Amino acid sequence: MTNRWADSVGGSGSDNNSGPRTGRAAYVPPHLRNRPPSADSAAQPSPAPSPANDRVGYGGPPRWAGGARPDPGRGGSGYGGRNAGGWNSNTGGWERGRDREVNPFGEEEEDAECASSGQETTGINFDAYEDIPVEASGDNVPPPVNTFAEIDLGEAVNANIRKCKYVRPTPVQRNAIPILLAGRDLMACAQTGSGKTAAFCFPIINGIMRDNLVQRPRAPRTAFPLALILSPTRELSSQIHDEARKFAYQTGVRVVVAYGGAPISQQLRELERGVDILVATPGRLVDLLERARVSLQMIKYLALDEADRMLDMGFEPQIRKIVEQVDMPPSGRRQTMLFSATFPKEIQRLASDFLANYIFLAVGRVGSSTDLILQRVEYVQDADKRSHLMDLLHAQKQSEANGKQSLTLVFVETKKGADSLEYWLCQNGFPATTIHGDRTQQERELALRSFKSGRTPILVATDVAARGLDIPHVAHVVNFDLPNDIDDYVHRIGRTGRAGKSGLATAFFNDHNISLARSLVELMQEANQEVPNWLVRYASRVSYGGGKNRRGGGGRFGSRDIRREGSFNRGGGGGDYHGGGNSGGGGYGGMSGGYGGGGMGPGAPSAWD
DNA sequence: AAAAAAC
Repeated sequence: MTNRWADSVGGSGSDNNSGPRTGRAAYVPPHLRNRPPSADSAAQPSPAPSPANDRVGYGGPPRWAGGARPDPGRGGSGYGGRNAGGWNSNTGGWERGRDREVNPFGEEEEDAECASSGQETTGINFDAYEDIPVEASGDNVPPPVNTFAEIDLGEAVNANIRKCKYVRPTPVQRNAIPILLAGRDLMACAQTGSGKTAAFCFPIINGIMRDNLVQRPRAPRTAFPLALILSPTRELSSQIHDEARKFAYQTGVRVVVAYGGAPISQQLRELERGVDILVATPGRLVDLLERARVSLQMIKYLALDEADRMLDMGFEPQIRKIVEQVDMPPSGRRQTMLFSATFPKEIQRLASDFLANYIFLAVGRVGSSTDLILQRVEYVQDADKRSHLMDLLHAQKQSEANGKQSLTLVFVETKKGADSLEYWLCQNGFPATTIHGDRTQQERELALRSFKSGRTPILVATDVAARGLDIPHVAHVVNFDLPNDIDDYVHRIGRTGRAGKSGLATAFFNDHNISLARSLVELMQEANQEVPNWLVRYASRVSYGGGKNRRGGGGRFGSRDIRREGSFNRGGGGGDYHGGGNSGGGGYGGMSGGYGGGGMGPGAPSAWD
């Protein structure tokens, strides 16, 4: 799954080259790759690509408004012999006349990715976008755009947008892209499935194309990415990589992924071949930094996906190391963007260390989770959970006339619990698989594929699968064991009801979950869900506090900007962080919506209050 | 207390 690049170049991959230098392409060190054309190469004609250099699927070199990325690095005399082969063609990037860029829209992936994103995109009710509540705060917030045409991302990226079947930007894209193109730091609160990945990838790709002559240091075995995208799980990094490759196709911007559990040698080879955007999980990146195989000194763009998770107790030290203790340029000299569906106050405080004069953006959910996810809570003792789950699955099966079981994602607390529930389900005639951190990466990826394809329509998962994973067609999320943190609940149920489709979320609640009762009730009420009376009684019984994650004030979005609260007022007039005159644009101020944008009762307080 | 993330 992560081998595509190498697959295309490994020994035999270049056999069709007829020049004297066949087989594996020579390594071009980063400092050479982005050098302006030397006199040598400038003097050479700029021929059309030779057949060996043709790229899949496209006729001509990509162009964009700012001019195509030149292909300077190969001009030096050291690489003679194939000069007629199009080294100077304007294809730029790593193709540089030696590799064919694997088409990320390839047929074999049509099912898994292309078709699904197409469906999802067209399945979205775009009219509902007008009702999506959006709030932005900070100095001089750039106004949102309404179309991709308004933001010229260049011809190559525009072609990719069309191939992805994106017709109009989603709300988070409409708001975040102008902010990021303006070079501003951003803390963005938006559900996954709302087009978050594209919202930070497009500006990064655009920026790298604009800076195409940036000179990188000399260090043959060290890669100098210009952008770093961090995410908390391997699968999410892989997913971001897959998407980013589509957005960057034929732009000359090279995207590489690095995460644990997979052989590092392959990742090292990819890095050696050059990297503009590195997508990584923290552990593997730290390893690469310690080996000095990656340097962050050229980083201009830093994106943290699921940023609140990245900054929680488990991850924070690693993230601090990466961002503050190695060689990354300090905030202010790089552009930093944080994305998540939830941003607890403490995390916002931590995150502000990484940001400079940032804009806080909160975007409600497409179509609203309120309408799309039906949330149910049932009282089930631990001992009864299995049989209760069985009842649910049986009922579901019966209601599906076509005989094809729809996808059900079952969250449990522990890895052991995941294994034993999977075993039990299989024993009882329900094809299930499981994903958790004790499985090998191969097993994890297989499980995910098997689930997505419907071969095992039940996936038992730990929180490894709670965030960010885009699995189309999940009809039902079962919280077999509830999480202790309401934000985790939000992320988990967000695996269903995505992009305009409806979904069901069932939770098994018992006395072990009392600490969650209060915030769960509040969340469900905000989302206009029917809350069982017994649960309300549990909630009221809980001693003051109801857990650390009360949703005070941030309900309809994942959060609200802590800078707007008295306790963290950085002084200045109240207008300092408000969009001010810019907020007249379409999206701002639409205060409809419960959690994520559903119908709020009349007189519901604004999130500014 | 558990999960995730390097070898």
